Amino acid sequence: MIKAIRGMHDVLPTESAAWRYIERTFRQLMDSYGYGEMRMPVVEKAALFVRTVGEATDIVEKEMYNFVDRNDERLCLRPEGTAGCVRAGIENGLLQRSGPQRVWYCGPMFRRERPQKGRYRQFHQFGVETFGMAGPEIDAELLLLTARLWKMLGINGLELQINSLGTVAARARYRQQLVAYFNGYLEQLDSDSQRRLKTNPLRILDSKNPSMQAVIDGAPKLCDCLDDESEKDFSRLCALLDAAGVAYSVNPRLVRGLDYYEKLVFDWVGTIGAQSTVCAGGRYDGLVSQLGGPVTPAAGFALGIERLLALLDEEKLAALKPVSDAYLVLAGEAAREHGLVLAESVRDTLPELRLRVNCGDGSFKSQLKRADRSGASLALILGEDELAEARITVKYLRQERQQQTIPQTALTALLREEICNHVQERG
RNA sequence: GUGGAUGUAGCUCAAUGGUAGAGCCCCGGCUUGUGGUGCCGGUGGUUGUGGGUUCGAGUCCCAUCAUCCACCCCA
Repeated sequence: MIKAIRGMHDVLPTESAAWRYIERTFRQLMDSYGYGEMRMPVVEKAALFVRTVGEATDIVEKEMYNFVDRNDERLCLRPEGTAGCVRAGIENGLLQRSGPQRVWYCGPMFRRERPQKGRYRQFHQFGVETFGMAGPEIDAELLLLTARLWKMLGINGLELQINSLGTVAARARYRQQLVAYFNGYLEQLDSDSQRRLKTNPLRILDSKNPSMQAVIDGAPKLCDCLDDESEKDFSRLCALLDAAGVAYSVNPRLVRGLDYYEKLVFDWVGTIGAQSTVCAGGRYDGLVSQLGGPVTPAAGFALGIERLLALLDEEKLAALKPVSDAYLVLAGEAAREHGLVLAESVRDTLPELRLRVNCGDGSFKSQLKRADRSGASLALILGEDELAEARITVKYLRQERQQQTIPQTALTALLREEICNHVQERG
């Protein structure tokens, strides 16, 4: 039997209800802040990510799904959304003299990692990118809207960590200091960190190895090397967050795996298996020009939808299971035929009604059982008796109430009264 | 990519190296046309896959695939 590719998963009808709920919430949130939706291709030129994410990063070095197209172009499945979003913005003229842009997107990303909880080879991100706004106000807006998102979804217990990496120049200076420092303690570094010293020395700072903590604690601090502008923006951002009542902690060791970040970076952390980051982002003022666009300040973040789902309250998820409103029970061949026709006319007038028709075999008893399990509040019964008189029986499955047999012509009015008038918004 | 645990019915799990089982789900009956609780019966398995050891393997060995965990990495 052919099975799904490792690390790639099917979303079943019971689970997709939660996905729809989350996606609906994203749309609501983004609408309320005035962000527009972008939809980018899943396949891009590999060079796009090599140049932006960074040649020496794990994502590019060993996790990308690369392939050569029939015309010998080197393509890949996108490992993240920001680079493609910037490429699309430049290519479509969104970043040429058109003022600030606020956009979002949602879709699958691909990284060939070893799967575990909260980490899959095809995973899904909700991403937000802003262009043309330099100040810390837009950074604060991004953090405020994520905080609002947690509130909308009923997620508690995420912690906001922020840090400033400084400008590219400041970070390069710091990197030199750091390499010099760690080179003096080479024998105390574990093998991972010795490797990182050459590839991404800032990463050594968030090593989980307890035996390295002493060396790390003695390392020069990034915040001591910050340029004036980064420092000023960072403290301004802190003041904005304070004013808005968003709690955060400054984590001087918070760094990024993607090369394009500078100045502000942030993480919303929780616990999903061994993974902690749910949502992460920052500022990437150099990326647009690096990809051939005009010099454009930019900031954004991405959020892992699978990780977000893992944080959703079980009770809340259970309440999202798809249910029908009414289930049409059909006894006898004539009723089966007439039932389909009747259901169509009901849907003509009540499109928001969720009506499931029993199709195929099933005893009367088992049809009622299916009606019950469908979650329907009403069973509509059409048998030989009803058919002969052009009537239909309505049985209340969720209330102590006598069933009634009414003319079929009165059915839509009854359904509108009993169900449609009480239906709130639903996904 | 490294180390470890696990893999039996649709689901959750049993089964000293000796005839593969239970609960839930599904179908039918008790009730000629009345669900949710009860009772009875039934369908459903190349024991992840491929080799090997053995008279005999779900069980032991090897490989492989997948899931989970810790690294690594990251959303």
